[in-house]
Amino acid sequence: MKANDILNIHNLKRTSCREGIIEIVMIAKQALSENEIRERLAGNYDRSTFYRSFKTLEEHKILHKIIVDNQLVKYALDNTVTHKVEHAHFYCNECNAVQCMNDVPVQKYQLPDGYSDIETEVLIKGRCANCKNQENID
Amino acid sequence: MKANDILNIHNLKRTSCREGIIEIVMIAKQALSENEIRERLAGNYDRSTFYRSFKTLEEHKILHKIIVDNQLVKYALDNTVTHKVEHAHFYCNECNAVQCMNDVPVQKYQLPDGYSDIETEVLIKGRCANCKNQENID
DNA sequence: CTGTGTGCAAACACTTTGCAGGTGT
DNA sequence: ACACCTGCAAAGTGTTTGCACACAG
Repeated sequence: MKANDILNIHNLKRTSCREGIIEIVMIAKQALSENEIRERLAGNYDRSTFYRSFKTLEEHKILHKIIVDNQLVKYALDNTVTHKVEHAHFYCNECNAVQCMNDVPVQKYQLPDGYSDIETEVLIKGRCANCKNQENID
Repeated sequence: MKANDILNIHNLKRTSCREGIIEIVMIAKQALSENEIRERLAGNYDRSTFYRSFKTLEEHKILHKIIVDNQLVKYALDNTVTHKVEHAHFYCNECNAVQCMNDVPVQKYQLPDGYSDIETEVLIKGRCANCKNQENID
């Protein structure tokens, strides 16, 4: 599935900015921040354009946002595109990488009477495999 | 345990601002935002003072921060004060309340090889018991 | 052609910081 | 007495918005 196809499916105009964002995020092995995406994108788009694009792509469930500690915001492809279930996110305290743990499904939590859950966000903080390897090399 | 005792234990100066914040948060049944705390506090403290106080109280694990969607920031008493285990947080989409689900412990997630977890944050979004009752009344 | 996306500049909200003066111990 | 806390003002950062123009369908 190409970026253009995704836009078509959602009846979104195929602009180079949207196309670029989706391509970058599809290639990436990690979730990326606005800055990281902008750096990797050839065209010099305005930041407001980026924010508007993210918003649109998020509303159409093409991307999802992962937020760490109220400051770090990263984006990744959404479940509806990757066909994966609701999954946990991982944040590495050492390299600041954010990853979707597609193999770590979010567990069902038993809530007190009267509470209903619609969505559950799980963010696991720790050290990623890559940083562990780095340590061994040193 | 009084606010003053908590400050003493942590060797923090007993200023009226810190004392007030702790008292408000102890009474509250929900997590409160900076604004909510400031409204309920008699003294008119500067916002920067608030932020510095929150930071101090957080560093001493007296309070903890709960963040929803990168915009809504609320504070609650920390585990070390309440002696509760790591718990899930609940956000009500209807009334925007944030609560510590002290009876909903965070589950252990099995991570891929090489990953180690230090801390896990769970935020469940849905409708709280209070809002469900409101609906029945109408 | 028409509606929507974009760039620019300005506004906004939250948070942090430097400094001078006040307060707790 | 001294360290640390506070208030004030300013700066920093991420994000949003109004407007005129450009572009996709």
